[in-house]
Amino acid sequence: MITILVAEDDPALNKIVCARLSAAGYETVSCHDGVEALARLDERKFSAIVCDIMMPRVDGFALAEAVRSGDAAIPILFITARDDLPSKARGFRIGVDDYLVKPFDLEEFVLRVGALLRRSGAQLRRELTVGNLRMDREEHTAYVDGAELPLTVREFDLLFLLLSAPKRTFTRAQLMNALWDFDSSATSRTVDVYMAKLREKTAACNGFELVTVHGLGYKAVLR
Amino acid sequence: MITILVAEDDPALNKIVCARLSAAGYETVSCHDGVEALARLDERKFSAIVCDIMMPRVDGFALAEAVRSGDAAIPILFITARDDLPSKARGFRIGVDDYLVKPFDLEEFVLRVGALLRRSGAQLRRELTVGNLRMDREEHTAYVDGAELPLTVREFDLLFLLLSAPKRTFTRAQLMNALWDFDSSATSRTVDVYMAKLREKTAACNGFELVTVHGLGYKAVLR
DNA sequence: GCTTGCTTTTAACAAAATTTTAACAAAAAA
DNA sequence: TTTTTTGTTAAAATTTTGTTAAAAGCAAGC
Repeated sequence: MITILVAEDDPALNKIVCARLSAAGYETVSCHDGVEALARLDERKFSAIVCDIMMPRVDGFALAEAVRSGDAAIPILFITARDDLPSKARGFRIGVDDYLVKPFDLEEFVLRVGALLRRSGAQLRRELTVGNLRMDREEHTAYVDGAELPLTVREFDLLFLLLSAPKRTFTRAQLMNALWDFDSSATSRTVDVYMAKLREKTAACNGFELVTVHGLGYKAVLR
Repeated sequence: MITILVAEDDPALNKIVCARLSAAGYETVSCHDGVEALARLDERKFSAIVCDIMMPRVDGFALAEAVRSGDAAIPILFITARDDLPSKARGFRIGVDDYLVKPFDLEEFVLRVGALLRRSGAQLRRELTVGNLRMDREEHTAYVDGAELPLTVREFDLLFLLLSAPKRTFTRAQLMNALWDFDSSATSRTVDVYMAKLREKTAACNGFELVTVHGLGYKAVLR
């Protein structure tokens, strides 16, 4: 699940931006000033930050600086008013990854966010190897010790997601959110059935284990 | 936006306090007695409460007690006259987070409010380290000296809550309020059982101790 | 359209794990 | 000492998960 922190003090723009990002399949967390943004960043991990430069309390620059002093990797996209362009240089020096000048085209915005995510690798990788298991998302096939392991689409996606963030616990809701259609009415118990299948099929894998976190969900742990 | 409820019956002091907090970038809501304060608290959420002990109608203690029986998390800073100091012990027992004796320095006051807010924000931290114990809310796992400490969901949440506000005493009611379902009918003795389990499981931890506050509840103290 | 062969989902029951209760012992307060 | 509160334990109750098989969907080919 890709989550983007949106820090923008204009309520209308904030809403529009979040709505468009949601429509593009990202989870969004919205906040309205820099202090709030820092608090959210402390709570959880984000795949990217979209933030306005001119915000109350802690402005975009200070936010970017604070972020960069901690986690250097997370991509930041600045939104700025046209007459604030001189600050562009400053932004890039701090380590801002991209700029967008208000007013901007929403489609261009989504494309830029996508590009940022792709660059940062937050997007799911194309290929993944864990122990004697290799998964290729392009081909949508998995190999154990070189031999193809037949997996259905659901099974493949589920396993890939779990293995792309080992040790991290996914709730059933998160998994379904990520892999099932938005309006899918499937019970979350469906996930359990897939876990059973995956455990059976990956019995010969030596690099990981699919672990139940009772009361929460599942995770893959390396060994 | 951070909003602070100021309950102080002296109009002059009330005004000064609110003005200084506004200057520091906080939004303030001012009221002049405990009943009014309770009404405001019912209307919306506040990030913190600053209140005088001696107020008409409902005094600071009663206010704090009312607040704590509901939301355990919101930080409270008491303002008190010097000759009212004996009540200090009582205040801390209820769960007041900080004290300031009149007359006080406005700058010290702002600093203390800031510290309170930081501390309370820390309750939602993603990660927490105390001595050789590390807790990761994302992974929902705890580690002692690097090795995973198996905890159930309840145990984890309980320990995390206690450790996120060390030294602060939580009543059983507060703990259940924070961690159990709204309509859970479980006895508050349930908490005791969990404390026993946690003490057993965290025996190898060196950074804190789970202490019983006889007649009130439990707290975690650092050492 | 109808089969066929596959995948996905549901439902049901069994198994496992957690949560809660209850009872009594120990400790603290009155 | 008496009363109240807390510690501890084990069993009961509840919740969650594993597993299986059957039902429902779906797409390719007849």
